[in-house]
Amino acid sequence: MKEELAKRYEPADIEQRLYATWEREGYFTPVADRERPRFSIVIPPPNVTGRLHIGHALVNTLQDIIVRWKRMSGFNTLWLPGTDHAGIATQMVVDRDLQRQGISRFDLGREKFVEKVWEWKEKYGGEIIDQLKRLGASCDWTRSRFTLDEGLSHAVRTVFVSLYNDGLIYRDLAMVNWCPLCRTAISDVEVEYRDRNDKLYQIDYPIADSDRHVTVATTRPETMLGDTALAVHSDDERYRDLIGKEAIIPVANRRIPIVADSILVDMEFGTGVVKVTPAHDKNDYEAGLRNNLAQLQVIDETGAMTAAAGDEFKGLDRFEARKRVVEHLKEQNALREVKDYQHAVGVHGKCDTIIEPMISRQWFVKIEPLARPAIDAVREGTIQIIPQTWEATYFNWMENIHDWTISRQLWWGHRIPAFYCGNGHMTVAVDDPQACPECGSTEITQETDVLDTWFSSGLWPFSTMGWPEKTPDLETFYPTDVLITGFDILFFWVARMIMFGLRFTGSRPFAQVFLNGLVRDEHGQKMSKTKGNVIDPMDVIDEYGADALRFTLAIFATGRDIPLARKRVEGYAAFANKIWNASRFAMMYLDTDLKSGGNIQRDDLGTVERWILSRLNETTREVNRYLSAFRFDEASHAIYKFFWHEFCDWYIEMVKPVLMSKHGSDDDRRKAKRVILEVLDRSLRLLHPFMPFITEEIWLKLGGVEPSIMVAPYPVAEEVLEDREAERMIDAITAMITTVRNVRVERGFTPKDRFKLYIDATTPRDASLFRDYSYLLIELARLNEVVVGAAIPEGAHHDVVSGFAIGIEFPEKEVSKEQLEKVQRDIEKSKKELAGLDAKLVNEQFLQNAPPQIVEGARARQTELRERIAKLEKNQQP
RNA sequence: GCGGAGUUAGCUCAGUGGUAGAGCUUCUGCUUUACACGCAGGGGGUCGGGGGUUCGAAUCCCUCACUCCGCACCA
Repeated sequence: MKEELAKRYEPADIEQRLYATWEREGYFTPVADRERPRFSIVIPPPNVTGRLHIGHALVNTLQDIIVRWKRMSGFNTLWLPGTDHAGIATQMVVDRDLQRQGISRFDLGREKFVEKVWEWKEKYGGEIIDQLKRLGASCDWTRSRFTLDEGLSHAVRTVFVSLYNDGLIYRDLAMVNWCPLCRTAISDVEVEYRDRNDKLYQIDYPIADSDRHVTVATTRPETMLGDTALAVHSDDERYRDLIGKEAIIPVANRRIPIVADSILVDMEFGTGVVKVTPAHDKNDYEAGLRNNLAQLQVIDETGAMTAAAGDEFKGLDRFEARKRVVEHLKEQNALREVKDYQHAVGVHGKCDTIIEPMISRQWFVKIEPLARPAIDAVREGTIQIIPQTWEATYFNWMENIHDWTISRQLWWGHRIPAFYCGNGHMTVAVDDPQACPECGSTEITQETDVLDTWFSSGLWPFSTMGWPEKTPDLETFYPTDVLITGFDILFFWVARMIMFGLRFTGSRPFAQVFLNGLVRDEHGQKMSKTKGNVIDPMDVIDEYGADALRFTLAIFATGRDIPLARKRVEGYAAFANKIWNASRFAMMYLDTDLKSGGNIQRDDLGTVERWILSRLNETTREVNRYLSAFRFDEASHAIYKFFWHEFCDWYIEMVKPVLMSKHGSDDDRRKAKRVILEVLDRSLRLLHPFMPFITEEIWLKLGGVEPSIMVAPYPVAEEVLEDREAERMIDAITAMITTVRNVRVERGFTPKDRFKLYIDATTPRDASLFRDYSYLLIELARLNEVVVGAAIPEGAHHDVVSGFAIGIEFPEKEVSKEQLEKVQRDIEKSKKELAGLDAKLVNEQFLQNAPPQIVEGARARQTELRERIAKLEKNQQP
């Protein structure tokens, strides 16, 4: 037992060593035991080529806390990890790398490029896993999955084919969000709207065969090259006569019809005339279909103008073309006005490129039939979203959901299992067909589009466990219990897992969803590279240790925003050091370990010992309760407060006289040591899910039965440890000590000056207890004598503490002006409170309506205040 | 425009009907042999404004102001 600890806690020395041991011993892997209740959770798979950022650190810390807590609580626990192939993001990364080498992916061709991406994945894919290990994540790495693994790919194909056969996947020509940089379609949720300061151009369109003109407004003049109509409202008197006539597009010099469309046009807005570009605007597209308008594509998939835009513009980038068009408009005197205009512009969330609405042939999921059961599951409580306030957002989105564009014109991802033969037949099948089932042709090519990454991650909770095969893992660990993830992917990921899970496994993919907030900087600003306020979790771990980072994240994990600053982590690194030093102190005295320490006979213990065990017990109850409710902040705070402010600040100080043989018998000493060992053991186990490394390092030295704290049982509250009476007495003693310390400073005495304390105990029992523990008062309040029961001398400082009248006798009688003022403030404050209580207690309504314990409490407080005021007033007498 | 969240100590935030809290910051004192990443003590808030319900409101209701976040966007 007598093992020396270093004076300061040095996380770097121990963390990686302990993690390696845990992994080697297989503690992260659940056992094949169907008897024990099981608990399972799947990781939100990070991008395979990504690096761990602070958001990952948060979400994985929270998962690890729950997982370690459940594992220690006796559940057969699985935390299944893995990575996501992250279609666009990964392709972009590799593409950029190739470009740096002067190679274009188009030079390589699809097959070679995909090989390169796999090489990249092999080379860097393990990095984020290693970083999760640095954080302490107790994932079962033997079950690690990747969304492009064979098994998961099979699940993807199975789901695709099933949805297709059920008519829920279709291929159609439609207007989609197109990213000209990534050259792929993206879904609605991948479009982000950014407020921009742009220009609104007012352009005159001449009416054909007349000298009239109408004015239309647009933010995108380049699209006028693709206009195929002007539209007005059918009820609009101003333009009614123009319906059916033609207008001439300036610059393009082309005739277009003027149509009536009362859906597209709002009479009240602007001039009441709208230019219609069916090939490059969603609303215009719809209007075009209604009015049988031509679709003229003037912008291609790279964002450049097409031949249809005219020879002068062909090949120009769309924004260059805009400038050129505006110049021409000016020359032709067709530009009536240019206004500053603020509006929201859709960009691709991944690359910030402005989205070009484009008509193209894509694959879609008909979503409504999938959404309905997913709405019901949350409404009926089958799936619980925590914090509950997110449910409204979930419903709002799910009830207004649009069909999901799932095809992507990328090379990296699950290729859509649709096959075309030379005769134009299409086959959708799980296994690659050797010949066309319809015509027997063996000239078969597979669809070149791949699936949206979220299509495969939507299957994650069951595809990772072997679905559609009925594997033992699926039977044991599915459905999972909890999903912990950021609220920012509620629609992208959570909603889709719910929809797919319900449809394909017949059960909810998880019972509860905990949505954590977003980590921001200390002023609530979003972290971004441009702002330079990014905190790299690896730097933080290097500097303060993983435990400090984890504890900081946990204690701030409530709410939408989590303000994080290095300074805060520093504060909890100090907590780790505190734990270290308290343990170091304890170990200087401990002479038995947990194995040979024997049981504690609670009835033999003194009040101080019963008090600390009672406090620990209450803390244990709170931590378990808070963890059940995902209140990571309250749970971590409860342990922090107990360990530092009750165990270290008070209990250790109180047992020092006993440990150092200044007070008490050998038997008292033995009991105190046993209780210290007990408190350390339980506190460390309680804290382990939050701070796995330091707790393991110390706990191993306490000599428990289990080979690791990871597999030791999690403490649960035991009623027998609760002791209200001990708490009442120790509260009184600590309050008296605080009062003496307080008055000492106010009167200008030094810690070396010693006084005499008088206590007026009301019952013989209390009196005897104060006598027993007078050594505590003497040591901690630095007194020379405690007198219980005798009259308090007139010249002493009078006060009432925890219901006991006390007097402090100082070596000199002089009272400073400051002290008198302080006493006066005290009296006034008490009088004010008393006045309030007096008024309350004569109020019939209060006496009748308030609960009895409140009334009683008020009476007791009233009595105490009266007494206290009387005593304090004595201090003012000369 | 629709939906949601928020406004509590200098800062960041807990606190869903019964005497206003934490951490950090700040100030004062302390080489008390576990820890200066420490110990002890102090200061600091009309709980965004107004109204209502109630014996009693930071807490429930209404209203106004401001902030933030989704979703949908009118050229």
